[in-house]
Amino acid sequence: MTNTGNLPESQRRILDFIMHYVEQNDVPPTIREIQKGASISSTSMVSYHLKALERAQLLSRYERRSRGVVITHAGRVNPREMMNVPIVGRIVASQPAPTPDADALADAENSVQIARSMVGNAEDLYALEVQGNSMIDALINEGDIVVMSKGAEVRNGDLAAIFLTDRNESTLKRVFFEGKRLKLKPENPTMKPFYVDARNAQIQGKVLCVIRRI
Amino acid sequence: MTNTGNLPESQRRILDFIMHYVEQNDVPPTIREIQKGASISSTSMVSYHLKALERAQLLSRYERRSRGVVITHAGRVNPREMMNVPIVGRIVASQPAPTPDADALADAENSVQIARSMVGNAEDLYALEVQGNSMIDALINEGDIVVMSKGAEVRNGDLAAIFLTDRNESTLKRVFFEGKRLKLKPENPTMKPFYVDARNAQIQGKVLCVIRRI
DNA sequence: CTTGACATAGAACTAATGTTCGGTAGAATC
DNA sequence: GATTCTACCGAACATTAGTTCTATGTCAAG
Repeated sequence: MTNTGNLPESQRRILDFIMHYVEQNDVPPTIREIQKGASISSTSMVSYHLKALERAQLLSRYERRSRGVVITHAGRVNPREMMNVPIVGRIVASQPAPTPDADALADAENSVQIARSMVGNAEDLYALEVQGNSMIDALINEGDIVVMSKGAEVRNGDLAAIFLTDRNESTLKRVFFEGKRLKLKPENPTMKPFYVDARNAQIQGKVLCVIRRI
Repeated sequence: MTNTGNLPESQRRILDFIMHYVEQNDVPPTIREIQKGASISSTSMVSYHLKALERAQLLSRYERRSRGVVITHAGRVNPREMMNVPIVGRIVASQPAPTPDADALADAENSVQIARSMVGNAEDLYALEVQGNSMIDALINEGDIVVMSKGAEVRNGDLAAIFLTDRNESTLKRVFFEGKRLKLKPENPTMKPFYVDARNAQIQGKVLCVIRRI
């Protein structure tokens, strides 16, 4: 934890000013705006203090860039850490789970925003909305959002979307590879696992996260 | 919904470039950066297109300000739109659900990051981790994160955390007020609702969102 | 064909912006 | 007392950056 308590008063003012400024204007301030806003006597002093703040890792600067100061704080979530995950379709028991088209765009209406901290570093994410209540044994209800990774390898014990070709239905289960058969374990601990022939199961994606908006 | 489909190709490129730029740099680009990044022939053309985009309300500009272009829409995640929600405890069937201390801080280890778009404008959020599998009928499993609002009024049909004083257990159910009794409806559609005396039920918070990290 | 609205280039202009540098004052160190 | 270090000031400087202006090209309507 970086110590912010023993900062010189002026640096504290600068930090405060920048935060408020960004909040109001969506853009960091210029040196001279900081000068006025934080009552610093000269631009060189601002520069001076900014260097100090940068050393203290309380902000980072893009050299020679106008408005090139970015608060790096620690409590706030970095915008880079957010991502839009497109909801590319619905997962229905009687159909294979959709996978994203190449050009599936994360437009506003059809996406969920989640923090990267919730899903690791995966890049190839997409989300499905669950239709019908056929996923009850995965503790998933109609309307829930399932965040999936397209490319991620599914390992023993991972929750995955599986299409069972013989039954013509898709389901979300924990998967265990047992030779020529798969053990599929419902997420619901009151239910028993069951087994399918590996040839009859298409794994369609690894589930990273389930979100239920109320 | 503003129509973005019939934009000239170059304006679309500009918009895309700005969005990506902001995502990477935390700061909007300059005119000349846009020129290069979106392959526009001259700065005046950028200016020209920006005016058009502003007319179309796809962005807004601060005149004569360096990097004074801000994407206005409706789609992108604004850093302001993110929040840390502290996980203040565990919800266990046999105990009342914890509510946040005044000084419960959203430190990194014990919080979930969610987008405001997922939970509305509520400010008084906290999260609980579910312990044990006593919430199965709410389709909630051990380890799931329940995001709750402390102050939000619970209305008919809302999902809420309820402590049943006579049974000495807490539960998550949809609540319906029916005079002196409450109807509690499990989230699981295969289960029947049941009724409790209103005097034996303490409503402890409104559930906004359930998250299952896999 | 002409006209006029729209799109484009390129350059010039002014203002803003980040940086640097010489110099001062006070406190701490030797 | 000399030296050194930090905090500070003011001005100058070199770019950067937003704007504007003129000239040119395109294309459909009159």
